[in-house]
Parts: sequence; C-alpha cells; structure tokens
Amino acid sequence: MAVTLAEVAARAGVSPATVSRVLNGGYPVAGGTRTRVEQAIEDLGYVANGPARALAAATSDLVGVLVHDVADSFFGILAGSLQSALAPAGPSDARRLAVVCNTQGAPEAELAYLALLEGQRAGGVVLTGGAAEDPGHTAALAARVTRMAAGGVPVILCGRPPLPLPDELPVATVMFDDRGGAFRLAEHLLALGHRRIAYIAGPPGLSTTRERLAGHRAALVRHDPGLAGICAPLTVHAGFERAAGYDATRELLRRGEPFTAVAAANDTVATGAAAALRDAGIRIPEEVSVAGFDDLPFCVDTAPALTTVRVPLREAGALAAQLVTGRRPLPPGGLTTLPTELMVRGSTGPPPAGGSRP
Amino acid sequence: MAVTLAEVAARAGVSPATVSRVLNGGYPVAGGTRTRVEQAIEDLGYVANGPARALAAATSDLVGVLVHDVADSFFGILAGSLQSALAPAGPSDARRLAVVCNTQGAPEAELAYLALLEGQRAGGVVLTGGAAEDPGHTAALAARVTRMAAGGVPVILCGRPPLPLPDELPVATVMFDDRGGAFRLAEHLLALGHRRIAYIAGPPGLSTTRERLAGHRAALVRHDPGLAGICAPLTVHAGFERAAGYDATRELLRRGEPFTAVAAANDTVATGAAAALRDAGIRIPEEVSVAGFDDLPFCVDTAPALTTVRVPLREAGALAAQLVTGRRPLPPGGLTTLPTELMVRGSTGPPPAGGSRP
DNA sequence: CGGGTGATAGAAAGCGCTTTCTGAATCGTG
DNA sequence: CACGATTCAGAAAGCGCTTTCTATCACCCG
Repeated sequence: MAVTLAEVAARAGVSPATVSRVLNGGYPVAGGTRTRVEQAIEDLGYVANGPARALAAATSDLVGVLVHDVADSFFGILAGSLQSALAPAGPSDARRLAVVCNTQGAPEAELAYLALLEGQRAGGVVLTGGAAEDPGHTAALAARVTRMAAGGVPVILCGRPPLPLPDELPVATVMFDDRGGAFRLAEHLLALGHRRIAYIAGPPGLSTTRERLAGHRAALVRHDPGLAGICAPLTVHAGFERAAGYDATRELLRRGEPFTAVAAANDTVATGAAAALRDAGIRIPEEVSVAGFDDLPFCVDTAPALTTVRVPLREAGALAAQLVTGRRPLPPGGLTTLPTELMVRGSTGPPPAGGSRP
Repeated sequence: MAVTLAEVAARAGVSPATVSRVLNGGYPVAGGTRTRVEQAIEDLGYVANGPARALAAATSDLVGVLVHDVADSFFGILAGSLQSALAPAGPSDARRLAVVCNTQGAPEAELAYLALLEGQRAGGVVLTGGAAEDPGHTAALAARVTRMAAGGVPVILCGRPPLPLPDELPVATVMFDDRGGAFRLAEHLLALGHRRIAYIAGPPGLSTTRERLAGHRAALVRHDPGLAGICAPLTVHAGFERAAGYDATRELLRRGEPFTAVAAANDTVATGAAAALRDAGIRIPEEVSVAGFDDLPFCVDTAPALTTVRVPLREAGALAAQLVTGRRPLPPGGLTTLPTELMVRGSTGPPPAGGSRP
C-alpha cells in the first residue's frame, strides 16, 4: 500500500537500518549515503508509518492536550497556539500532532484521557485549565503523571498549580499570575472609589477560582481590613458560563445588598453579569462597574468594552509547546509564572455619587 | 512496563488471540471466557497499546480534524463538539482521539497534515472550513482523499463543497446553507429599506466566500435587478479577522460611496466593521446597520447586539463525529446540508430618513 | 607494516498487537 | 449412532519500524 522504509532502503541501495538512522539522526551516516537516502525518500514520497515507529520506539509523535473545552475561547486560543507552535516552521515540516481532549475539568475525565494517551505512548502531555483541588484526585493525578514522566514523557501543567512530585521528573508548570491580576483589578476598583464590590467566583474547589478570589480579597484587605467582611455577602460562586454569570447577578440583585461594582471569575461570566444588570435597567459603568478576567478577544466589543485582566494565552501555548517538545529546556525548579496585565476599559468607572442603586 | 495483552491472557488462562477478540468483538467468544477475560482486564487495569494495535490492524483510533485555526471560535466550537461527540458516553469510555490541525486554510498545510494523518493510519478525517477553489489544489486534495477513503478511512468534509470523487468511497459532506442564510440576511436588510448595502466578503477563492456572496447578491438581484450593480462598488474582499473588517470599513468610508448597511463575511469581521463605524462617529443602527454571519457566542454581547445568521456548528460537529466513527451511516449521495437561521438583533434597523451619512 | 581505533553500515531481534489458519469440541440430524 | 456442520480457542505469522550487536573498512601511530 503505502511506501515503506524497506522500499526506500532498496531504492537507495542501503539497509533499512540506515534509512531509519538518517530519519532519526543521532547516529553517524556518511554524507553520500545520507544524500542517496534523502533522494529516495523524496522520490518515493515516503511518509513514516507512525504506529510502527511508535511501537518500536515506545514513544509516539502525539502530544496530548487536555482542556476543559476547546469550544471555550480561553482553551481554544491556548490549544490553537500550542498546536501551531508544535510545527514552528509551518505544517509542511510538522511531525508532532496535538490530540485535544475535552475534560470539562472533571478529574475522572482527566484520568481517563491520560490513560488513553499513555496507551498511545504519547510523546508529551499538556494539562491545562484550573485543577480540582480534591486530595484524592490530586494524588491519583500525581501518580499517573509520575508514571508517565518516569517513562520519559514530558508533562506540562499549564494554568494550574504544580503537583507534588519528585524533582528529577520531566515535569514543568506554566502558571498565570492570576492572583496578581485579580489583586490589581480589585485595586483598580478600589481606586475608583468602589467599596461594595460583588465578586462572582468560579466553581468552588478549582485552583483558578481560589487564586483569583485570593488576589481579589487580598486587595480588599490591604485597602481596609474590614472590607473583606463587608464584601463577603457579595461573593457568590458560579460556573464559568455566561448563563451562570447572569443568574448569579440576578441572585445578587435579589438579595438587596447594595453594590457598585461586580468582578467576575472570567470574561464570559462578566458578560452574563453585564447582561443581567442591563436587563435590570442598571447602567454600566454609571451605576455599576463590571470587570472580567482573561481578556478574550470579544472584550473590546462588548457594550461597554470590558475592563479585564489579560492572561497571556498565546504565549503560554507557545511556551508549553516548546517545553513539551524539548525545544526549550525545562526551567530549573520547573515553574514559570507568566505575568497578567490589567486592561482598563469602559465597563469600569467611579461609583455613582448618590450611592449605590441595587 | 505497562500491562500487555499477553499478561491479561495469562491471568485469564486464555491465549492472546482470545483477549484480542473480546476486546475487538466481531468474533464469537463463549460467555464464561469473555467474563474471565474482562475480569482480568479490570484487575490489571489493562490499557491497549495504541501503536501496536494500529500497526497490526493498519488503522488507528485517531481522527484527524483539520481546521483553519482552533483559536477561532467558529472552529473551536466545531472541533469541540466533534471531540466531545467522539466519546458519547463520556470520556471514561472514549477510544477515538481527535487530532486537531491548524491549516489556516492553506492548501499545502491541508495536504501536509493529511499526509501525516495517513502516516498515522488515522481511522477517519474531518476536513472543515471553506476550501480554496484552486483547481490544482482541488485535484491534489481529491487524489489524497481518494487514496485514504479507498483504504477504508472515512473522510468527512464539513462546511465545504463536495469533492469530485467516485461514489462508492466512504466520503460524506456536511454543508451549511450559507447561500440561503446570506440570502435571507440581505432580504432582511432590503425589507428594512436599505438599498446601498456594503458587503465585506471573505478572502477571494474560498468556497465560503463565494457561497455567502452569491446568496447576498441573489437577494439583491431578486429584489431589483439593478441593485447588484449599484452595490458592486460597495463590495470588498478582506480576511476573516477583526482587523480586516476594521480596515475594509475604513476603506469603504474613505471611498465616499454612501451606504446605509454593511454585511460582513462573518461575525468577527462585522465587529471590526462596527468598531470602524463607531470610531468614525457613525451610530449603529441609526445611521448604518451592521450584520455578521455565524452567530458566534459573543454576538449577543456586542453593542448593539449583532444581527447575524446562525450556523449550526455544534450540530455539525456532532454529526461529523457520528459519520466519521461510523455510528451513523453515511447518507446516500453523501451530502447533508444543515439549515442556517437569520438572527435579527439590534445592529440592524431602518436606514436613516435623511439619507445615508457616509 | 601490524594491530588498535574510529567511523559506517548491515543483520536480526523484537515492540504488542491482529488475524488468518488450524484444531478440537459440541451440536444437530438422518 | 455416525458424520458433517458449527462454535470456540490456540498457534503463529506478520504489521513497519528502532536498536542493539556485529562486521567491515580505512586509517593512524609506534
């Protein structure tokens, strides 16, 4: 059917071993021989049989990418830049393939896909998205990651905290400074004069949720130790979807506790919050300021444009790709924290002079 | 290292062949034996070695998904629902893995990734996104697809026209009624009273561009045969990014040809157009109406909410997954056209009474 | 000028599965 | 009750690579 390595070898007048060696390098092959083999490969249009190679080498060209859901822009951008960075010189010289798996953040799904990827002898794995902070899951995940990494498979944790693992393993973590971003965002709101700041946090038990909330609270406390207490009843947990932000905001409104600003766990939730406020006849930012997190592309086009915290997703994806392919050495200590940046736009402004409306 | 099939066989007291048969079915295995094997698999936590299986069976569990760019919501949603639908009963029983490849719509990239996927013995391929309508590329693509399909690999074309291929091949096409959608959108604008309608088309030579433009024009012509001529100077081609829409609109404005509405090739371009209009001090929709295409999630949150045409991306992804896995038989004729739906929102309204502003 | 010493290339043994091809029971039936 | 038909399980031959291990040259130095 397809051209095999043996055919290439025959045409070049060498042994299969030699062809394998020019293909994989790491072994001396004389210039003339190499040229002849390359010519034969070219002539025959040889493309390696991935499974055969993976079986023999016990490692494949597959790179597993676990995301909550690629349909979500956050993960789409991350996965997209990662995939593109896997073939830095363009698709024509691509070799590693990205296997993307939607886990919805569910621990069992992560474990299941990791098992599958291990079965596929994936040459690397990138785990993205906030992690469930459940000891049982963390242990199970750590065990699985240890196994894979011990087998020489690089594992990159991206946007989630490091796992408790032995140091020598090829595991690296790329984090976002979520805490710092949330801190600066809250500072921004405080500087504008807001004191009753509602916060729509992500699902409880998720690392991202905790980090962002922690940064937010830290800023409140720093400004005024009593503020966190005042704002506590204005803090709710919700999912990461727009509808969750909408519902959470309605709930907040229903409670009757006044607030002049609402910060959300991410941009999507923030748009839901903004919609709920609008539907309640509340003007943004004149009556209530709204802020998101992530700086997804749509933020500049909402009405008004959303103040948010930029998370360097493209950079993270590209970095993860370099780390997982070994094109960039794993940093000592294994942890890289990427900076986040406050993006002030139209959805935040000073609180109304006459007091809060809701 | 990992548990092998032979170990499972030993534990169950059967031959490897038998284990393979209970794993793959299609061959009678007595109830008792099957139970014993399943128990052994469970006990040992056996996970099949993908490459070995793929090598022996000459087909892998990989499904190639070619997209222009997963970072783009259009493709992210398509790929996301496709990936999720690959494991209908949840990730724990997933078997097929989605390999997503960003091609940027480039013909060479599509060919390169297809070669790679063929080398990986992919068990199916889904080609999404508008296709370059270049005869050379179409022929090369058709050749490659024929080869793969002839080898029993289902190929699904999604959102692009069918390829000229023999009928018996396992190839199916899932199209969107782009033309109909564009037609109805233009009708909507015409019904509102617009006559000078600008159109920011996609890149020339792309099937999607042609279809949408054709539908748009057909509506103009149907309404008034002279209208297409009037609007011709108001039609420009641009890329699919927001910036392209912004620039194209500025260019349109600079030309001085008045218009009261602008329809864009997609939502992203439309937001760029809207931004350019806003920056020029033009009110939407009071002075100029704006419409997009695709109905990406952010459409409801722009200012004003974007009138657009809904493209059933999730449905298409799920359908493609079913077709490519053989869970749903390929339709006779191979072509399925999914309906599109006009979504009227705030960005379109009647043209200004006093004539057009630009 | 002979035996180390590198530098290259080939032979061959798998990697862990699938899948014929056989073989041995078990069954139904005249 | 004997014989072919049927059902189930095992033996073994690969699938197309990688990778030791081995073999062959050329050299080079004493």
